[in-house]
Amino acid sequence: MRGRSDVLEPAILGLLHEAPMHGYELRKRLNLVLGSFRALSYGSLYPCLKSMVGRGLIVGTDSSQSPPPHALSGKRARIVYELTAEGKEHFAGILSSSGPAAWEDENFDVRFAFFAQTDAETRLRILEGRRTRLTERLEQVRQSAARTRERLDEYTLELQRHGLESVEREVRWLDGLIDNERGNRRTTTDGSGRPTGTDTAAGADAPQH
Amino acid sequence: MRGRSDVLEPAILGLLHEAPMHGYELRKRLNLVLGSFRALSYGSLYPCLKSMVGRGLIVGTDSSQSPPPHALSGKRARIVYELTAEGKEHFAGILSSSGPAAWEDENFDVRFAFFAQTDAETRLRILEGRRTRLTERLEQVRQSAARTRERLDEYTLELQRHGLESVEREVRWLDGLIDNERGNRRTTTDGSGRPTGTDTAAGADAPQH
DNA sequence: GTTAGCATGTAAGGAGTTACATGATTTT
DNA sequence: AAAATCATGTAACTCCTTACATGCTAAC
Repeated sequence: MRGRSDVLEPAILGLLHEAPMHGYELRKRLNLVLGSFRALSYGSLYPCLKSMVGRGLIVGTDSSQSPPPHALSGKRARIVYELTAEGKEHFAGILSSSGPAAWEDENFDVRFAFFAQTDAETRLRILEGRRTRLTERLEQVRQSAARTRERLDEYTLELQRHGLESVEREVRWLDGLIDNERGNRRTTTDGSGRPTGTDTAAGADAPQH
Repeated sequence: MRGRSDVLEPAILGLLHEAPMHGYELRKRLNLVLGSFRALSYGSLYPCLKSMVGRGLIVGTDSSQSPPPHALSGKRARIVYELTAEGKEHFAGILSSSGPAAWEDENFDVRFAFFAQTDAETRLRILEGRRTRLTERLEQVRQSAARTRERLDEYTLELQRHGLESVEREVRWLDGLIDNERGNRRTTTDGSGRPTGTDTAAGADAPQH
């Protein structure tokens, strides 16, 4: 009962918050926002949409009614979904939350994808929470690795090494993002070059690679 | 009915092939062999062991019977599992297979973890299959990215960029491993720089980092 | 003597997949 | 005219998780 991941629903809310869409288009966009690049199946998507309609978070408007303004629209039988007032409220609630669930593997990517609509403090808390989570894991794996080092063959070792390196790389990525967020915050709150902890001074409003 | 992933069972077979173990210990070792570093729950492990016993792949010997040689063993009530002849055969069958399933996300790590027991041709085919799989995905994502580039906010773009970079990094990792496999293959058969072709019989079977 | 870790399991349920089923539209 | 893609959905199933339940052993 406890510990719902529910990664799909927030992703749908977020995409529909940007623009109304029909299911087929949603599905294509979802793999960018969901972790990794795997495509979600319709067998998951449509039942989820149905349930969300049932709970009043979204409404599906059949596009065959009320013909759209431009003449070139022979496409029928597609249902365009959009957020209700309740759905918007619900999404806002999700965006403002920054509990531990936000920085778990399954949820982090979705939360990050909608950072543009998230306020700066929440962004920073999630990034830092994620960073802590990863370094904890790193520490844990390194300790268990130290105990069983010499008993592993070279391929298993290589796999472990590569895994550790991936996580380390992700931590460095987060470091860059965190630096950037702090830089932005300082510039927006205060014009002068006040030394707030570290000396970053990023002028642009976006993460830089 | 089609398309079983069954990543757990091969992993258990592989670990028990190295040494007999009880469930609790298996679980600790599994997260190295399974992708990422997450721990598997007992709720998955024990039913799986039970089913494997039922199918005659492994046997669980209660360690309370037949007291072990060394005197310092007061630990009771733990069931040590080991492979049966049928289990060994089944595992050998898995190891020699190199179909498309072997290089999918869920299976690749497990297959790689037991490369030390896999013959050189199969290793190479799996590594190359995985590489092709990843570059295909890369191409696909890049194309869909090109179509929706300017409509995304900077955080979504950053997420996409980071994802692409992760996959690119994985491809480079595979390139190194493939080079290594080919290098080993050539050096052991022939000292001269013969163009690979059909040189086999690897002696030193390990990747170097 | 109580907390932490070892050790084994079951029951209920969540989140997603594949396979099936249907039909319109666009491209070749 | 056929094939690919667009578009929506359902039913059965798989894999795995959480929560529950139990008891022993080591450390503090």
